[in-house]
Amino acid sequence: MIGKGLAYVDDQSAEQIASQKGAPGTPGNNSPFRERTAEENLRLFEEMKAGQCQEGERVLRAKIDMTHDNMLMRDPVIYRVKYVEHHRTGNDWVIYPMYDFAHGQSDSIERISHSLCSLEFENHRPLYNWFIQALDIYPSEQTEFARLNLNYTIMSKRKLLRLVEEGVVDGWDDPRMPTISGLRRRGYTPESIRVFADRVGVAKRNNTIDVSLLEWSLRDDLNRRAPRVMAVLNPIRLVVLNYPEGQTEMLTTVNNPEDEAAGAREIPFGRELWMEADDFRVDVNKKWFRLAPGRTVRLKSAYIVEYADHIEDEHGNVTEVHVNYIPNSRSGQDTSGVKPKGTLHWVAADQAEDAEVRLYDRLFREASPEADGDFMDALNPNSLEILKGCKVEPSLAHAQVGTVFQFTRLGYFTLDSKYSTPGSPVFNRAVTLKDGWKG
RNA sequence: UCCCCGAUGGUGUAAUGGUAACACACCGGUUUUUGGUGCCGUUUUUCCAGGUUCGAGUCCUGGUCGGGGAACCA
Repeated sequence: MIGKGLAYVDDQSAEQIASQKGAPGTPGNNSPFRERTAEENLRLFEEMKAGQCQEGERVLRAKIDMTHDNMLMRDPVIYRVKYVEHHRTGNDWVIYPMYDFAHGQSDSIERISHSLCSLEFENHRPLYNWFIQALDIYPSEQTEFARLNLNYTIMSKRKLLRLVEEGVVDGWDDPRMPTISGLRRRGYTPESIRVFADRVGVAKRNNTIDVSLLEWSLRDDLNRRAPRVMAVLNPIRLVVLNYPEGQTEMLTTVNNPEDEAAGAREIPFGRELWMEADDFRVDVNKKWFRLAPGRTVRLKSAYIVEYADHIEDEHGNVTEVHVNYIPNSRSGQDTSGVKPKGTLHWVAADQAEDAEVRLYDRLFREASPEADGDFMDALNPNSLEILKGCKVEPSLAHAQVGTVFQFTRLGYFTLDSKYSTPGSPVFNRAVTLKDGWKG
């Protein structure tokens, strides 16, 4: 390009070059070094390359048009000197190309026919083409499309970096991050992400996709594939008064009602169980299907139980619920004729495994965190809730990283690849189940 | 001020110039031993003004609104 008179070395400072640039609507002025001969330019460029120039002392510029309507075409910088160590060439090479100069060439070298990028590079396309023509190389073609934006989060790598650097999140793979590693740790399957991408489509206008579409994609995939298990996140005691003390029995339950091939497994039942604190309330209305004084519910895959009594601590918190079970109401062999409205999940107290469970919520309170002011101000302070002392069914002792379970009535959960250790499992909630209850 | 791009329900995405549709969301009903799933249904859409045409979301002109555009950043 220097030989063709399409590039020249400029000795001016960055400030001087900027002041000659003009403005949108106002043409720029030529550099006083613009008309150097090819020989001189070549010699000076060799000096830059040989490390004989200070940083900022000289740059190589494309000779295009300082009055061009597109600011990017006003003699953009091609190479500048930087004395930084490169991870491959070490300190041997001290001139670094600008993005616009390198972009088309890297595409061209790889014989990329269609180079796709995001909308903000539309203004760069004329320059991309100009370089390819000036260098007379394989003509890759740049086409711009809209970036996929999601509400209640941010997608910019530079902004995400701030969350990592300022310790707001656990790292790039924090399960709240909209990164591949984050989604993976969260429990998102590759299939669900592909379906999501298909549903979103591609276009050239700015968009903001509703996160609920992402969540739906995961639920849709996992509903068909995830084994169901029982886990109690906020356990309180559930005592079956009329069940013989010391007795236990094994009950059969299907692994996935959506997939017969998934088979069945056995779960232990006994007199002392754990139930979800949220599933009992003292004062209720007719919309309440769960346990309460006077109410009857089905214990999932087990028996129908009727309320008998409950115990509260000094703060009025319910710590224990007592019920009586209906012996001939056993799941699959129910001859009781009783039709309770609600079904509760539970875990046998003496055989439950302890686990930590991490509940994730959206990272930001605002649908558009960048809308007004600093996105850091829009952070959701409750995006992570850590629950300890959760009770999970015995089969979960053998859970593997990578498999996603449905905790019955709660949502989809997977073992955390970072904090989980043998003997003290940590589960991440990938997504909740859709909750139709409007209590 | 100038240049580039865009505009279809709440959110996205479709529709050789020929009946505007699909998904998510929302709301309602139904089924259900997960208030999950499934099934059925309601509501809601072509930015504006002209023009071309038998006929315009689509083509033309003008406007409005939105996004992008000054780095020795990518």
